[in-house]
Amino acid sequence: MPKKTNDLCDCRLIHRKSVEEARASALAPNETVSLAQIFKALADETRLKILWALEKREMCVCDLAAMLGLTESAVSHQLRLLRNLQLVSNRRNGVVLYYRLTDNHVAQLINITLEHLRD
Amino acid sequence: MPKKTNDLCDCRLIHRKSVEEARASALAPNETVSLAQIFKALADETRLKILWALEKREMCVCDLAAMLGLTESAVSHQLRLLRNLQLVSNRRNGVVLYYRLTDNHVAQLINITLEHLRD
DNA sequence: ATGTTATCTGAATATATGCTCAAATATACA
DNA sequence: TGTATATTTGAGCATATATTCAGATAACAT
Repeated sequence: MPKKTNDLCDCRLIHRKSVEEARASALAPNETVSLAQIFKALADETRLKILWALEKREMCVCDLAAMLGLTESAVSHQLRLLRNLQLVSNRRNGVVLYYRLTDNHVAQLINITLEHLRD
Repeated sequence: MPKKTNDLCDCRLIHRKSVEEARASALAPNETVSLAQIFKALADETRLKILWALEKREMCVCDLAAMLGLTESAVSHQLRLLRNLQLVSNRRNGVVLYYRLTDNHVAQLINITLEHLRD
């Protein structure tokens, strides 16, 4: 059992092969960043409530604010974040912007996680 | 079109019916909290790398640290978080603790999100 | 143009979080 | 017992982030 090797890093290392295999099959750096960004978007109660609501109907900013008991500014900030990640889209009707989910991936993710929680 | 109603909250309100329906079908508060906790766990690059590695093989703390180029302390802190959410489990062999994924939900979540990113 | 409404934006603040460091446990073995 | 190794833990710091507030845009009506 090697005490310390410096080939891969300066940490202790017990199972060299596992480490090498794990490194070889690791996520690409840009994939890791993108994945984290999407999960971060889902990692906030306000955004989850917004997404869950939009999964069933399109809604405008002030309706979402009313539903959540938050300012429209707060909701708008969150919608911008979700829009930048293309998780939600909108259509304009006069001064009113109607938001909806871009696709059904988000709903899938929430539903799988709800399943997981019921174990 | 009502200018302002105070029945639901003190915000403006354009589509009363949408707001009421959205409230009626909203996630339960404890569900929202739990969902956010799980997604927070996935919303960090280090934890994503750990989970992705453990999806294919069990690994001990110092191997994960070597793989990631982080201290064992940092990895241990993250593993505790994942353990508390029952996303990972471990088995002890002497002084060494081997970590693995508790079930396949996490891998599902990551794979669906990877799919989403390829659009 | 002017005013009104819906939404957006930037700055500021308060809280959450990831890592490091130092020290504490837990197990194995002499 | 005593020592060594693998892991855990708590405190502290630096960064990220959710909301609020004040003010700026955008579309429409008059």
